[in-house]
Amino acid sequence: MRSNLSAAQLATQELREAILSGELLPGVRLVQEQFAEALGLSRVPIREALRALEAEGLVTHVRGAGYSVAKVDVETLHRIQRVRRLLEADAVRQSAEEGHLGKELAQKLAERHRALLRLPPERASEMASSFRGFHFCLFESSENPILLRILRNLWDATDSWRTIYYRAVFASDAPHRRAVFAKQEKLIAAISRGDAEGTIKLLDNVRDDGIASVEQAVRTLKEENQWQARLMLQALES
Amino acid sequence: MRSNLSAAQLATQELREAILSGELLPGVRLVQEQFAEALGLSRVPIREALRALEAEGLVTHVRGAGYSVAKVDVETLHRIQRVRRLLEADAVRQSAEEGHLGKELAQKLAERHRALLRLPPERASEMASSFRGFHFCLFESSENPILLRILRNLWDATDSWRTIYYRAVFASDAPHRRAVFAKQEKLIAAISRGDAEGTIKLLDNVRDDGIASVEQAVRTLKEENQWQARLMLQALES
DNA sequence: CAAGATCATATTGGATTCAATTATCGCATA
DNA sequence: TATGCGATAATTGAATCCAATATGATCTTG
Repeated sequence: MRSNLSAAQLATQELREAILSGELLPGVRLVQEQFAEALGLSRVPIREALRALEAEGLVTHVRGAGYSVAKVDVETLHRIQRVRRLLEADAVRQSAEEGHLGKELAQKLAERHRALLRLPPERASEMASSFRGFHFCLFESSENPILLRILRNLWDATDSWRTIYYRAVFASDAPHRRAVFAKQEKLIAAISRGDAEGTIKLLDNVRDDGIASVEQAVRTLKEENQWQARLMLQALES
Repeated sequence: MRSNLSAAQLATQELREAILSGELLPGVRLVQEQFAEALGLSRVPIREALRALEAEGLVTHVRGAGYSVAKVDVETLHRIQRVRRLLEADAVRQSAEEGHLGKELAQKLAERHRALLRLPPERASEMASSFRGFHFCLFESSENPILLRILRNLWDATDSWRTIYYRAVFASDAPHRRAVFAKQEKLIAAISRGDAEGTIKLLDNVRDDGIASVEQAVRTLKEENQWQARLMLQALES
């Protein structure tokens, strides 16, 4: 009956998931007792989980005042993009070195791509995690755990933004959606013919689009001034 | 009177320091009660610290069996070097972009370099941390916290190796020492004249030397078959 | 009516406690 | 002598408990 996960590990998973999915937005205070009760645990494993997430940079902690979801300002967002550009390019190159950049990988990606197409656009959080899965399928083919750990960390740090972008832009803008999908198909084609440098160029392109879209999403939300806008702003200013 | 650090933070610091300095070698089991007693704390903050270090990759954990210092095999070492090559180069480029690559920085580094020269070679652990300080003085001038966090993490993961190298090679091999110092002086010169690409080349060179030296240190220890050798081997095989 | 002090409550950080699991040591056996 | 088994002790994981601190509501006062 005892699950094979420790209580602390379970708490870590659940908390991470809640943050990445945008359920817990940046700045939100994390009351230990709440999660303890929700998961049927004591506060001790919850605190261990929070410490782990703090070390990952997903959560911030102040003495006495407790934990809250880490905020990511625009400058940090750009810095993360810059590091991603370097490391994701290298992931592709390593994948090529290992001989994994080719038809087989392209097929796996195409499958994921089709799953993405089938997904109704309004399911933003699933869309975000599916899109992420697509990219990591590629990165994993580098077979470099060090690289992967860092990339996961970087993606984690901005996942709530990504979810918000899916909610605000992707779900409502059909032409935009088509453009994104078209680029993904080009990406798959480049991978299929084993063209590492072409793949990298396209990846950079998709990434730049991504950050532009996020910024556009922020502007849109600011104008609309809805509940999301207020929360986003709260997340933005320091 | 209460220190302004939480017990858990203190425990994290102390544990990290002990691991980085090579006091706790890879593979060593970390008994919670020991550290609790040594630091005058209960086991709870110790476990929080261990979770944090686990998230950083400095420590591994198995259900029921507890924590031990993470082992780093040679393959991982090479992967870390590869990522470092990319990120440290970018740190230099960003530093140049910010206009920090010049005489002023070179002077700060020269100061640290002189401190290194003054340090008696047999104090391996101080030597290692001083050498590290030298490099991070350069990296910090990039003013990119994201990059710095990753680099610190990568250096942390291999710091115990570095300390062992200082013990086994650096302390006893005077010509080697002179060669290393000479390269550092060339590095400072390149920084002084604001030559980013030259700095990067030299950095790569120093880094490649470093890993070669570590591997040589391992071979030396293997031959000598001393207590250190046994512990190193224990650390090496997965 | 707004700004600030005051007190009650909620929440945190950490110690203690306890059940469950794992490691260790001695012993028997091949 | 090496190998497997079993009892005991050590250690872990987690719940409970307690003191210190922060938060937030209320009341005062300019």
